[in-house]
Amino acid sequence: MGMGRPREFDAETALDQAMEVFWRHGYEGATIAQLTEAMGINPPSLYACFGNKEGLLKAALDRYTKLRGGWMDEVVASPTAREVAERMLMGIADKQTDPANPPGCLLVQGGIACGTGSENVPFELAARRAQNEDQLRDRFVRAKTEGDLKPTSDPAALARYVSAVSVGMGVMASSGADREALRQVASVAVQAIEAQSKQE
Amino acid sequence: MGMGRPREFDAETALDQAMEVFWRHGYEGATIAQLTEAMGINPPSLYACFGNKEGLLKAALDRYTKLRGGWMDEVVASPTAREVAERMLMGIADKQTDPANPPGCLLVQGGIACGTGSENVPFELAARRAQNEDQLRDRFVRAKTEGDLKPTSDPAALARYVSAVSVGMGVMASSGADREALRQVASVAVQAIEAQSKQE
DNA sequence: CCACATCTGTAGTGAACACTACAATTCTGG
DNA sequence: CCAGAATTGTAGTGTTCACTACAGATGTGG
Repeated sequence: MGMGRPREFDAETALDQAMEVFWRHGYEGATIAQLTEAMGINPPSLYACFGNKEGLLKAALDRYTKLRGGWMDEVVASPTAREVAERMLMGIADKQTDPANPPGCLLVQGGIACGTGSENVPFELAARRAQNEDQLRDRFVRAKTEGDLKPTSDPAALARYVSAVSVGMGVMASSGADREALRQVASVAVQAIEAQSKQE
Repeated sequence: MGMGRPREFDAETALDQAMEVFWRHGYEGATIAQLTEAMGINPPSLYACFGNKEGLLKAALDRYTKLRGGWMDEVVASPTAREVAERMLMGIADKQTDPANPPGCLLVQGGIACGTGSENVPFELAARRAQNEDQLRDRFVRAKTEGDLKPTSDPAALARYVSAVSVGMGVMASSGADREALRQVASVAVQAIEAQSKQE
């Protein structure tokens, strides 16, 4: 019994194209026609490979977080909480205005509010953002035990704060803010973390 | 020559209902059927009064900013830049988790990314957010001339920062963050403004 | 009370949407 | 070389969408 006709497209390459469409138009704003055209395939290939539109989004999100995972690991490897925040926010300012990608962040652009029938898309995106926040929180917990952050600091609150600034910067990037403007925001934002750091 | 049959619904009351639907589902996620049902009218009445779906959104945005305008005036009337930031962000934490409204902010929930044909909806929302940012910037410019902010401070950057935090908090609220979580974010965020303030 | 202007509800319109039936094609295993 | 399995392109499917034609209803000005 044979194994069937082999797929003629590369799934990861196709996902990169789909990712960009979702990034630019959001989940609801992206149509199957746009997606298939960008991916260079026909609808039946899309559905055979990813199940449905939401399955395609999840696969694109997996790829997105995988591509950014290494960078996040670098960020939290910085020696102090202040440097973690600075590398994170400055890096985001650069990434979200990188002309190689649509502006902003897929985890925000993908869809904050959705219509009936797609209610779990915003949940899915929020869950992925929460993963980054958890990673930051764990790092700040460590910074507190190392005496890098004040004993009165709340690592979870600080992580939530950095996450909120990141999201806000993403929205600004998508509405036209340039790199310098975002860097200024990042620069100000870091000062709140600095205020929570012990002075040497 | 007569003046025609009078309208049987109140436009502002109907707008309040439409506002809530857009707030909860976003521009693209909100359907005419949902809107007309919430407004208690039929489609022809909607189109006669507001032109089309986008016209209805703009009218709802006008009403939204009008309702919040008074509050923003109060905020910028605070005596110092630090208090402006604190009242603004703490107020937003409360408003965005007010059970009387959908969570988050209409200017964000309305639509960050949209599909082909609705490209100017995100622009429209961004323009309204920019108005708030301008109001904050003007206030921080004054704070700088009054010696309330350091001479090295950049009022535009500070206003952009506060605006970014507000947006980020809105996204968090819409994905389930509770009031206390947002207040903690606001509390941390204010410390960056405090770092830009002259100490007495 | 009549001509006219505007609103209201019913019932649709064409277009765009996510998704799929189907037959032809291309591979593997024996 | 053949049977079976999986993919591919074409050409749709039914549904939902924003929007509207139309006829009846309800008001005003003369």
